[in-house]
Amino acid sequence: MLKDIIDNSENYQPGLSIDCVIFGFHDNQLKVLLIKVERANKWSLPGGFIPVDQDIDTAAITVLNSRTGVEGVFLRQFATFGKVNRNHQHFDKKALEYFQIEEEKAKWLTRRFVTIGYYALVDFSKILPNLLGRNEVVEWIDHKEVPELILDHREILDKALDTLRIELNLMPIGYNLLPEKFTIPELQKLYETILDKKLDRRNFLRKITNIGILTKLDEKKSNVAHKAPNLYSFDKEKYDEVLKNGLNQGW
Amino acid sequence: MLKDIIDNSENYQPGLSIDCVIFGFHDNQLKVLLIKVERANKWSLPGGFIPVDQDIDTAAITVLNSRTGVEGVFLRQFATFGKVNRNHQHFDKKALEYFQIEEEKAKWLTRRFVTIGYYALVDFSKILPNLLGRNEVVEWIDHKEVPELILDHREILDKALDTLRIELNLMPIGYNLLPEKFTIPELQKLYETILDKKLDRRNFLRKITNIGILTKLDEKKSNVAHKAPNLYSFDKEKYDEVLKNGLNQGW
DNA sequence: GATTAATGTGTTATTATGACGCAATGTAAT
DNA sequence: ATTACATTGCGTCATAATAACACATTAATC
Repeated sequence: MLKDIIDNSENYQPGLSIDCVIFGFHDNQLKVLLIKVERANKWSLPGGFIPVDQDIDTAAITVLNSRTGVEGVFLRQFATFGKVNRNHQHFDKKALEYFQIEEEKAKWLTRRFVTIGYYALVDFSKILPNLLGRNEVVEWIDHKEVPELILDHREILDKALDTLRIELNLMPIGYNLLPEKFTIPELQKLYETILDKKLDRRNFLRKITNIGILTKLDEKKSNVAHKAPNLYSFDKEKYDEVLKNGLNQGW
Repeated sequence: MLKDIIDNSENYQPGLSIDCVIFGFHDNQLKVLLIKVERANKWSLPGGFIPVDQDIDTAAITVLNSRTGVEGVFLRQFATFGKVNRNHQHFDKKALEYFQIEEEKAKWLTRRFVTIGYYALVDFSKILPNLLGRNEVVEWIDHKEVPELILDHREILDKALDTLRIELNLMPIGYNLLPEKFTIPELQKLYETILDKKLDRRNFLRKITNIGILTKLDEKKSNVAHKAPNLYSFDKEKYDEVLKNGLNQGW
């Protein structure tokens, strides 16, 4: 894998990579898709290199698809990271031996890499990270329990979440994170989880319905304790319209 | 200049550049600092390359300083641009001859360059773009009259302005764009110019003063037609506090 | 000194927000 | 079957923010 890239390094943008923060929502938790890096005993954001014949956005989609298998999801560039020492000694002698990379070609890898951060919102239920046939451990991890990450991936993850929190005020969220049919309490939990903040049930309902992107279905959620909540779906047309025009006008 | 960089290309991050959208405010107009590219008869955003021993943020500051001479201004990364063909044929044979760059070394230049966009807000009155001793034409141009730009610089400029418009709702603006003492109508014109939208005088005053970042001075603007408006300054301490915490909470 | 074109201050109606109350519903315990 | 209970659905009220507008004040100009 990595060796293939190194051996064809002229086909890839040098010193530049992509890292994706892939968010999902499950069990009322905000999950992040992470990859176990065995040799370092740490975890990593799914990332990749940029073929010289691909737009960076396209390369980001490729990374996302190769890890999640889903297409057409919400994917947005949020920041680029380029501290001088960000990948200093990341590929040390041990690692190069592990990947069977010759010393001469290793130079391509060991230089400072600038990485472009993208975050994605995906439907947890449609993704089976462990069934991708790759020889690696990919897992959904609760964002509150993210273990130590390699390099500056923690910083990248934090920045992605910060961006998501800000964008929550500028656009609707949920279409990409929830199944087709969902309940208002579920949507509220999603907002509360992202914002890490309790919201008032009744005020939330009013505010979210006033946006005009929800369709109330003639159907209730089954197999639930206590009163069965109504099911809703997004009105994709209106949703996209609001996505385009934004929510808060401010000034 | 360029030749120096090419001759020492190993000291620069390959295929990666920085472009700065430098905003100023003068005569009730939002100005952008642009550079005339004689050989192409087009204009360009001030940009530069990234030394391998500099953080990208540091490199951006360097670009900004070298063009404006000012330090400590507002500078923020807003997006990274990397379409495959974005600099296709930008350095053609003619250009390479012009810069006296050998064909062999030109390869470093002619590959696809990904560029990291930064925007800056600077005090127009403190900057004298033409007195920097460089052998190039640098000019403040009204953003509404920006001529044809090289490459995708138009796209970069537009994205910068979009970002600025959005951030106007999230943070206070003005400290970096206005002189130390200013009037409320001036500040309002700044907002109106950035947003390209008329605002109500009285509502603007109320809203802007409620933020609590302004200090009303015991001084009026002199030499003006009609009633002399009061002068204000920013309360830097409170300004920075609001900058950090943000304006609109939204949810 | 009147005119003029701005600025400074205030009012009102409307809308949005935050903090609650209470009835309705479906599951689980008695 | 009846009751308890947790959760949903719908509504109220006080307060704050916003939009639209009226009028007095000021300083240069005629």
